[in-house]
Amino acid sequence: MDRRKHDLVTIYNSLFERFGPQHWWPGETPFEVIIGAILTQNTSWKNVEKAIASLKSSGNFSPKKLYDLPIDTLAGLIRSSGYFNIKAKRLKNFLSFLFDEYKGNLDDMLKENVSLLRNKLLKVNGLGPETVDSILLYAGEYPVFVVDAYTKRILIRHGLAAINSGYHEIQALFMENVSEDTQLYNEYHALIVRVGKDLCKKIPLCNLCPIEFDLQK
DNA sequence: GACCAGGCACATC
DNA sequence: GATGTGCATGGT
Repeated sequence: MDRRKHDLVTIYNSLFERFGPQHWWPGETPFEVIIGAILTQNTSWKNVEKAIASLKSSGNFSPKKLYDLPIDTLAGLIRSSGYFNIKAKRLKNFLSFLFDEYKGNLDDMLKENVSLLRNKLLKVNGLGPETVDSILLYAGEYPVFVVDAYTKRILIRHGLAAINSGYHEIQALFMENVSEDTQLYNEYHALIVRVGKDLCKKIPLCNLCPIEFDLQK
């Protein structure tokens, strides 16, 4: 077997044995997944949970109501998620896209051809590759691998990626070596985020990383 | 009080 | 094309 393939499988198995199923995405509906994906940009999930709770308790937690809400009001409701002004704009940008292209119907949007939808979403200002792929995987249930800062660090840490690798390079590494399976990609990314929280944050590529993957066998 | 969190766009060189 | 910076709250 190819070494990279072997290592990627071993890392997954080590993580799953250690942490078990993560039950992602932590949201109930595709709409909630998408709102969360935008709000969690460079932000801890705890802060996002508060923002989502405040949106819900305001009675505006639907595409139409958020679309109609004044942007300042929206910003106030998501205050706890940080970057609230810019994130309010990003939510509005997404909602405008949803109404312009699909009349506000999320099911219709998610039924779109995946690679076409991916390209369209990437054109929405404020939606980058990680946010878009999170939407495709966790709201659309398409087998698209989500790459984040932890993913890159772990791969570099284990000699599977170069320090200057870009998003799509790393994504391709997974998608070419790990079988294209929505549930597998779901769990793998969730486990990486789970272990990422334990990695040494002060020293890049710290050799004292508490998680040791046995890549020898 | 520093440092970080499940990014992204934009300015500048 | 690479590198730097603003965005901002809440937890450690």
